[in-house]
Amino acid sequence: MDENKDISLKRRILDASQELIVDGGYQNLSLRKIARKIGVSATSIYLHFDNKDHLIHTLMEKSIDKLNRQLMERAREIENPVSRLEALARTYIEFALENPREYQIIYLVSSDAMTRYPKEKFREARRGYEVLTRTIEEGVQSGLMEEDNPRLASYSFWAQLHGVMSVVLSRRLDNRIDRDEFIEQSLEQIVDGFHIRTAAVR
Amino acid sequence: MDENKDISLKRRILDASQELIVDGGYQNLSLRKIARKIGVSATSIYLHFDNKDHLIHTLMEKSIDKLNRQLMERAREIENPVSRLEALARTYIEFALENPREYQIIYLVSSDAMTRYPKEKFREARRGYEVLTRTIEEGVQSGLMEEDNPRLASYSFWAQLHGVMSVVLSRRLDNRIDRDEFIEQSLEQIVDGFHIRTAAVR
Amino acid sequence: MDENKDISLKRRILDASQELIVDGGYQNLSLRKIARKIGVSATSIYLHFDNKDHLIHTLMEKSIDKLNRQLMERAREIENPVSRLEALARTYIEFALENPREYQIIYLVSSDAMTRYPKEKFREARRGYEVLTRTIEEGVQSGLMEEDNPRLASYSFWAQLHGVMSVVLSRRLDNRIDRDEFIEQSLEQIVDGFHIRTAAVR
Amino acid sequence: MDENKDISLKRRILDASQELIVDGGYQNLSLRKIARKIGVSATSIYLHFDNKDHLIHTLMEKSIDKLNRQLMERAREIENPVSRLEALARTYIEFALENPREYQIIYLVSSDAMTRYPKEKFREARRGYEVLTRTIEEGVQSGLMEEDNPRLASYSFWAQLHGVMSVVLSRRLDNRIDRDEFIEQSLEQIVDGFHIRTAAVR
DNA sequence: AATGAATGAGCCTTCATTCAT
DNA sequence: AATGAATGAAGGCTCATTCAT
Repeated sequence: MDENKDISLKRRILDASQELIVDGGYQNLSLRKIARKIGVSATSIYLHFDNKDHLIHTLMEKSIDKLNRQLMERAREIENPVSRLEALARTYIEFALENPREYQIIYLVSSDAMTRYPKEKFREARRGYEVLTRTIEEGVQSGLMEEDNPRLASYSFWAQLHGVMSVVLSRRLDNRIDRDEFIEQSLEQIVDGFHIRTAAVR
Repeated sequence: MDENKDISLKRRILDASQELIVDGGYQNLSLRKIARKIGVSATSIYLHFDNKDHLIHTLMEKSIDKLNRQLMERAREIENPVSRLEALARTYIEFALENPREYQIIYLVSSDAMTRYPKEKFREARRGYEVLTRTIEEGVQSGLMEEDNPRLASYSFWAQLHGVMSVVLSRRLDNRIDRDEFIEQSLEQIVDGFHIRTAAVR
Repeated sequence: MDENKDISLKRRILDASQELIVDGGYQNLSLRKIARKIGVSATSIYLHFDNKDHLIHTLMEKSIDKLNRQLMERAREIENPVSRLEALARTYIEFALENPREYQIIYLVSSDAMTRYPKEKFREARRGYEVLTRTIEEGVQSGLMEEDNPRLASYSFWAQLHGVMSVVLSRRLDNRIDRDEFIEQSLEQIVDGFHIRTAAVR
Repeated sequence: MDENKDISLKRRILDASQELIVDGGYQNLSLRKIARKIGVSATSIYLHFDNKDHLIHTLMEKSIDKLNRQLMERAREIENPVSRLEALARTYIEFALENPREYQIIYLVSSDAMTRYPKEKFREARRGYEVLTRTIEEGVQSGLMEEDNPRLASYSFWAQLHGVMSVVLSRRLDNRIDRDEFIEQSLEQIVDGFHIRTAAVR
């Protein structure tokens, strides 16, 4: 308790929110629950956030930034576009597995919370896609990939990966299927779709 | 007569619920709104459903059945496993585009509404995967596909498709990207990942 | 208590609201206080009123109707316009003294509660003025009064009376002044202003 | 310097309060809004006012003083009691038209804010009536008016004027009636009631 | 002199549910 | 089969005020 007090209230609010969202669903999040969880009055939340939307958007923004940062760091390390593409995919997967809460919050974007997500933050959120798009563009330039529309390709790549990870994280995966094997095989298949299959059959 | 009236009310409740979800999203659904919409007392809903969960589960079941039925019908028409796989994917996509909210309801499965989704209905929901799994199995048997684990493969296939459609439906797609082109190219890529690329590069 | 239960909840809500408004001011009225006062849950109010505005508007409407009814009844009884004018003024004053709560609620109209007062009810509310206007018109026609603009005159008459009664009811009257004398003298003065002073000095 | 800054804050608080009342009405006034408006912490208000009531009472006092000052200044300029009476009425009307919200604040006196209005300030507030009473007394002495009870008469005069202006300011006036004409005619009628109508019909 | 942190009380409203009829 | 009455819980939010600094 005393230990918790040391951490800034803002951080504690965000942490509690994350926990509550992930195991109660976004629509079950309430300011009162957050307050109760961290032993603080509900009004105190308003000392750090304008309103519920602001809180949620902050949550989303932080998670998105964290993911994007990891992606950009990883991208910088690898020269070859094909390897870089795979590395990005692996980074994405690792992020989802290691930060399932943050990952799920990012995709809150699809709910009505996103309707009110500020445009300028939205643009910021797209920086992850840009790293990917640039990678594919370089792949095309160097003749290692063949894509007419790199931006479209990067969105498609991302979407497929997301589909895979969302099945994993939502525990909708048939329990006769091994999680890691599922991820690995899906990953290979998706990445493979993006580079020129130089010789005959893979 | 009386019997018809009864059936009719249940149906009207379900229809109204769906419309309400279409208009306002799942989280805006309330028993009172449903009742108001069909001009009936809120209490009347309890004559046909134990509680809100029961109603939502019924809704989910209906949507899942509808999708599964379309998939199974389509599957029956096509002999060749590779063509059938693609046809299933297209059916899935069409369903999502034509019934966006029912599609969304199906994936409520992952949210908190699903925690309480009865196990036996859950099994029923998997019938769609079975059609797919069988198709892949046949593809492997006939030498047109190469998959060690058809069940895993079918989940992966599904997951990728879902990722794509969820991006489309949640309107998270960059508006510089053409929706139909995005779908088409993603579809091809996903399907391609599942059959043996007989000659060199496609 | 049991006795109270016999009276319809709707009526009890209205009564309680009236009491609360009059001795707590309009801005202090809260649904919760009303509910507490009559020993009922706050939610129950919504069984009879759409919302707080609706409740207040109903209150206003009822009071206005009551006053208007008394005015119209009284008007019907008296032929001579000058006598009728005075009778209307007296009726107005009596109403204010006998129903101070209703009277004060009528003039809530001036606050922001009125901004949202439905137009059609507003028109209805003016019927009291019409009785007065017609009386003045008849007075002019019969040569007993002299007014260029009967409608304007009736509003002015009303306004002056209201000023007098509002001082009385709000207890702003200097306590060295006798209430009844104050009312009587003001009344005479106001009424006198409206008929032709036939001979020299009154 | 420091002293000035201090005075200035108090003044800024009062000014902001008045502006806020002008824009949103008295019931929308909140300490937080005041603080926000002048870029100061809400707590700072407590350095200059004991609490919200104290602030509002100060506001009322200021407005009342302002009105009274205008009345007294005007009164001093005019010798003839009848002319002075009319001039006072016109001053009152002008004040109401030019400072509608301050005017309204004065009549807050009747609301619940007044219950707690300190007695000694209340007495001060009556100075406006005194000017009026003295005028009527002089009118009676000089044979220009005929009133048994000048104090009562001055309250009645005031009340009638207030009734007229309150109709005007609350926008309850029928829109087929010209505001200025309404005021002018009412004014004449009220003033006329207070002086001896020397020759036959006016 | 001025502030930031914090709170308890209160606001209107919506909701799922129960119960007697 | 269907309803109206009623409720407790909860929601987001605003507010005046206190307190330590």
